[in-house]
Amino acid sequence: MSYDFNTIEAKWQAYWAEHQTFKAQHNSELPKYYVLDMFPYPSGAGLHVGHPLGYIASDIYARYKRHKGFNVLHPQGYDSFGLPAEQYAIQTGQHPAITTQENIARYRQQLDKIGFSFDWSRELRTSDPNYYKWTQWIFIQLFNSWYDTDADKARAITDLEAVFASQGNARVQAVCDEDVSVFTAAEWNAMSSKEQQEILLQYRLTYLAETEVNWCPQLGTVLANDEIVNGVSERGGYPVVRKKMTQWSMRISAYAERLLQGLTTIDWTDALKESQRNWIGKSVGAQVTFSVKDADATIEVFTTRPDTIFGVSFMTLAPEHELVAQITTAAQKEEVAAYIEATAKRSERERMADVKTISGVFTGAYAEHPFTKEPIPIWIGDYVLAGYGTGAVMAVPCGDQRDYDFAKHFGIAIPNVFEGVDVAEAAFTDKEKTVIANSDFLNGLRYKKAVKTAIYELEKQGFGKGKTNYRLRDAVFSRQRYWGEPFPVYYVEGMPQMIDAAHLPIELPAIEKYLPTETGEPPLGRADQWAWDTKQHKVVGNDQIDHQTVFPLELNTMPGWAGSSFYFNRYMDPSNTAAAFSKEAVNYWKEVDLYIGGSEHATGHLLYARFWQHFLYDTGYVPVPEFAKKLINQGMILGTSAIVYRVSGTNTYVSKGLKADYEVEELRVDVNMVNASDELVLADLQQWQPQFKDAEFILEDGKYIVGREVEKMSKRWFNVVNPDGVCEQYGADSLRLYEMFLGPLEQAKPWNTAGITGVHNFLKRLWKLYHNGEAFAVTDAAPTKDDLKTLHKTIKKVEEDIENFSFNTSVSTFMIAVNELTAQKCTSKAVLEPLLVLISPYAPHIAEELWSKLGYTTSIANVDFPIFEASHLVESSKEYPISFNGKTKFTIELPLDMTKDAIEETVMAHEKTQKQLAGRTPKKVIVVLGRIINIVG
RNA sequence: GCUCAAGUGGCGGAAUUGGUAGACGCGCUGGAUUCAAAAUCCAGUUCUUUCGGGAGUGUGGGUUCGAUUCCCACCUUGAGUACCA
Repeated sequence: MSYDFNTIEAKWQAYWAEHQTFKAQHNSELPKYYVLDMFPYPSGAGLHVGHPLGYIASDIYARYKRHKGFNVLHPQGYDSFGLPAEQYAIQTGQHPAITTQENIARYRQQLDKIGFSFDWSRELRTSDPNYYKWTQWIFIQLFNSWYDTDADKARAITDLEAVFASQGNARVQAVCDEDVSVFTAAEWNAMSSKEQQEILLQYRLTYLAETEVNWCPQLGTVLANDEIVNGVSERGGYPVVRKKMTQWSMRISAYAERLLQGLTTIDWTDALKESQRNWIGKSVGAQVTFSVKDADATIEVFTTRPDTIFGVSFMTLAPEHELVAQITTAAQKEEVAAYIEATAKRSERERMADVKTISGVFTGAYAEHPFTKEPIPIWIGDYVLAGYGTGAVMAVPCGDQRDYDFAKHFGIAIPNVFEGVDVAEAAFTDKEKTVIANSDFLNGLRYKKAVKTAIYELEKQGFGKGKTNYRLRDAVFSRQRYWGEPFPVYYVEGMPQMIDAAHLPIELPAIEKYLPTETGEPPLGRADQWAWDTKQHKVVGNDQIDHQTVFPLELNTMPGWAGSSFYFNRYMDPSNTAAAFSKEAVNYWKEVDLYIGGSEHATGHLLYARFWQHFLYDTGYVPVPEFAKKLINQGMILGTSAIVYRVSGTNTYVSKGLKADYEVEELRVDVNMVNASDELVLADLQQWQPQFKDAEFILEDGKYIVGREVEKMSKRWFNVVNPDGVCEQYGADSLRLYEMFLGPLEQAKPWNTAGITGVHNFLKRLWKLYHNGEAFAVTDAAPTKDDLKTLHKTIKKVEEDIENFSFNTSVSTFMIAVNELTAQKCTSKAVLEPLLVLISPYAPHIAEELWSKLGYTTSIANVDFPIFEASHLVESSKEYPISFNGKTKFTIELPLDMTKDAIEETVMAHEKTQKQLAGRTPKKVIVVLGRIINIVG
């Protein structure tokens, strides 16, 4: 009976579905383990072989943990709101829900063929109203919260209102808008409701504010910072401009410090933690106030080097700084205006590309040094960014290279405040070696002490204070899109009101066209039924809006990351209709133990999800502040494109080895027409595209050899390999093994279908090991010593490999084991049965089939992992290589239980050793852990 | 520029509390089987060699009896970030 993988795989996939083999138990005595993949966005193109890589790895781990006696939660779902379905809707008029539904069906079909152990009973979709009901609910919780800096956590907004009513806001320590005005309890109580709402909005964790946003005219929406790459949109590559709009924002900046600190408690890769740290961008220093001479104005600057404050010789403002117009003197007005105009014209991209050109202009105004009272010229320059810190810097040319270059360029003085350092050529930036000089009370102090002293003096004299700055900006949460979560928000007198959670979900209304309205409103502006009736608590027609009981609803929708920021918690209790998830469920499952996904989400999804989790932790809805204990980024699988060479101006194609003799153009052709030795099957090529039908070919050794190029898998390079085809031809088990065998999980690596024959042959040999011709041939014969040795070293290695996520090396281990057992003619059940359990996480279908042939009627999935017994590996003696001066000469066989001295004595007395030494006395004999012996003569 | 990761045969890659480098697979070469092919099986495959050996894990140093592994400097590649005061 041959290895009929298609039949076997279909059979067991049906079995697992029918018996719900992988359904996670709610009430279990077993310890829990939660393995999660980043859920996919179901695109129209379907899966290629790169997509399942992470899923296969997590599946192996999930199946392994099940063998190890854990109650495993391994769910899957779809991040199904998003731009592509909407773009498709704009083009075709088809409702995105239909497109999404079709894409999901295709994804599911493809996923099912690979034999994953997902608990599909917990499937969720972010675009399902039963799911986004809870996305809306969390939004309301955020709206009803503020961040108390004293308690260092989020608190209910009602607490804040109570404080305002009894003592005003002067003593409230909160993360809020910068320009909140101070008021007393009496003033608060005298305010109108609308005035109070306006103030509260400045404290809420999600708030409405006029912000400068990244507007993409082509996509008709705003984008978050992480959705922009090199100044153009990540999706589509369209230009992005700055624009002021009223938008919902998330006060993620409140959590900057906790998001930074939390990184130390989780087992994520250093690279990923590093990019989150960069993104949060903490810098510690001081805020210093400079007063402007002859003007009623002060300039706030942020500096990380308050120790160098006596080295200030000028100040620089960003061209966009609000004081520029006010302080510029009449004489300089024209020049300044020209400069501002010139910088505004330069796109973000140009400014980024051109970092070397020094430009700036003097305003004519002077500030006063807080300590020396000397005048300091105020310049503007585009190297100062309006968006960071205060948009102004105190320039210390001796201690900062950019300030130094600026000063040199414009002939500004460079006073030196460092002891024993020459600043004639460049700034001195080494903090460790800093000793301050020429600085009054800071003289002779080292960096750390000087910073402290400077801040102390600034605070004492009222010119500044110690301050920590973060680069992390609040996240814009509105999108001018249709296919996203609607906000549970309606407006009364222009102020946002939350719909009571009891009436959620607020479902997307039907609209005719998925484009912005003629007046530039978002697509929801086209809906006829988009008003909220506060009496009936339901969505009603816009014609009923009376601003008494019926009000207009929010027209924006939520961004793509909303639904993915808490889905891992929802999987714990996916069908709960009374809550996002029950206390009981989150207290049992707690957090994701292993999360696998791409590193491209480092500063997007993975940061926002941590933010929401910290917030939910503050409010007591979840028991842990970090949602994923361990995270692994799987590397991308790249395509190996095939290239043919067309002789210029002809329809003749020359084989790779001969192309040097011709002038050629490179053309990519479908990789599926090329065999393992890079030979192109010409008959297939002529079928593929009409232009090749009567093409001529210049062959080498009768073959057409293609060129190869490793690049991203993409339709346009014709290098996409589809998993369905691989499953059909070689089977899902071969696909799974091969994806793991390609190389380390976290590395990017090229796909080459040719190599799959190696693992496929292994599966055939595995099948043969359990059969003798047609008959199943496992016996009750006692295992030999060698068989047991093979089994136990395999158990040890595979267990170590899985624990270390080195799935590639255990495939090799299986191959060695099967080769050895075949050579040893092993038929013993005592060895072949546990071997199946080892292999089953990797190749579950063949393992189940052989398992059932052993006579078992239940799935192998719940069988215990075999126990490693070291005694099977112990030998009585070992061959030791003997080296002289580091060069191995011969080996000696010695018993294992010899002491170090006995080994030395035996080796020295050995005939060959004597010959080598030839009467000389060795300087040293080295015995290391009874392993290697070296004799230095 | 800064931060991080990595450089091993024709290719993907093994091997690190320092101990016989190149496991395993692909490809290639030869053989068996076959009318033939596919499939399968067996043997070989780092380079070099005058067949004794010699060289060899990006380059140059260092520590060590011994270094792919540890340390220093440099080169290259990839990823992230980018005038962050």
